[in-house]
Amino acid sequence: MTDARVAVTVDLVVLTVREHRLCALVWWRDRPPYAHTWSLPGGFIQLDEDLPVAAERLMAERAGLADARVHLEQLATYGYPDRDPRQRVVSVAYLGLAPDLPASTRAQVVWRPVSDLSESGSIAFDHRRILLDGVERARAKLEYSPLAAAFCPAEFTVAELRRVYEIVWGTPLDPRNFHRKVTGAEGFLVPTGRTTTRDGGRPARVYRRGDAESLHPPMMRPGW
Amino acid sequence: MTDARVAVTVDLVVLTVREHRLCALVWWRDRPPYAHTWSLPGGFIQLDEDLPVAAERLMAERAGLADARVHLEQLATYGYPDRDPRQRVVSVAYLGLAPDLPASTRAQVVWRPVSDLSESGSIAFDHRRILLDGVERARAKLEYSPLAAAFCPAEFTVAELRRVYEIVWGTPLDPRNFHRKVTGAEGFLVPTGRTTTRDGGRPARVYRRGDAESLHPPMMRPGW
DNA sequence: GCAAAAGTGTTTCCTTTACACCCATGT
DNA sequence: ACATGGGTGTAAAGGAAACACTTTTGC
Repeated sequence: MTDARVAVTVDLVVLTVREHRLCALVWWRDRPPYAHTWSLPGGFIQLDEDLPVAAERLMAERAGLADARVHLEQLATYGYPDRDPRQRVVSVAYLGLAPDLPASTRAQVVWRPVSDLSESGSIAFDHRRILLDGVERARAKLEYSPLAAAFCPAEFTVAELRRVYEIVWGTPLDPRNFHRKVTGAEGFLVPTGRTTTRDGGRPARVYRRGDAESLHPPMMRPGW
Repeated sequence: MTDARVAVTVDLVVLTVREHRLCALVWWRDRPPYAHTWSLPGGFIQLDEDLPVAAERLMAERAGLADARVHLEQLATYGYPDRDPRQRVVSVAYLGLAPDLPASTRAQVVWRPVSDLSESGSIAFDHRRILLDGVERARAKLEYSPLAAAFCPAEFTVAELRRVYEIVWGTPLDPRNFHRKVTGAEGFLVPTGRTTTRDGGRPARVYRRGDAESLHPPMMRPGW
């Protein structure tokens, strides 16, 4: 039995909501392979490094987001033989959900709307597939988890949270029913006692994320 | 940047329902490391082999299940540095759901109840964690997918399908409400027109799996 | 006939949906 | 005053839970 050895990378699908669009963090490639295309930020794992640790290190080094407030979870692993023209590479993809932070100090790493990337833009390797799998995972998780709050700053209003759902799902939600649903779910939102008028109109209560791990019954995605 | 190369394996969590218990396929280790313990069947990927292809090959070679009727899907990837004492190994786990087939010609590979394995039995590497992740994935998927039928033979009755749910979830379901739910779901079950009395009582209609990919609204797991 | 399992009908409860309406602020 | 968005009330529709009851076989 010959233990074939391959290079293992971690690639990051980092999503945020900014300017009313779902955006992903992408890396501009200025040299081959796939020069002059976008790729997902990522890199090789180190020999003494666990996979989640590598994901966090690359989140800091390559994505410029050293922030603990980014939710990170394993997405899937991609390893068909010729996905990298140089050598056999098995890539473990991680999904990151972040609030709208300034991307990075480097100009090479920028937020780009997912709709631009998924339709036309030229994407390196199989990274379009990975990106779409990450987006689909994020969409599904909003249904039954409190993860939408990962797209918001630490404190937010119900309407801001609703806008996250509307943008990620690409569909409008009834503000009144949404409000009742999220404020009624045990442990989902913690009121701070303060209010804000930053969205105009009547002052909105400001909440922090609660400690609930899931949402039962789930939020319904219209038309599913 | 040194591209650290590591060994990549595929490990299989193969589940079935037999003798009224949820069982997993395990491999008896007769030599180190972890001699005289159970491990998940698995093996190294080949250099020219995609991950799902490796999973199917190992399903045939190591698990003795070359059957296309086994549902296979990627589960997760495990790679902390010292999970194998010999060398750095990154393992991509696949989840397989199979009907109650004769396990293998080799005595080394046997079905064992998950309850025995998860509580006491000595398990090699981090395979108990991987097994439990697979079981949890299977439990979750029964809620919103037609995958329970993967545990049944090609043709089955509503009561046989219900027993799968009851055993995997470990909770009784109301036969009448279950019947209404699965027969009412579009594309979930296809009647064969035949009946059977193999379970006693009034003859039960025999069904095949339909082509629906999901179940909306999902089956409710009692007490969740 | 009787036991056993399949399958149907019905009632109650809970959640979602849709929308009328009121509330509290900035201008 | 009025526009704007926050938040509550309520009635209708739909599905789940609970369970009485009928159907069809084997013995």
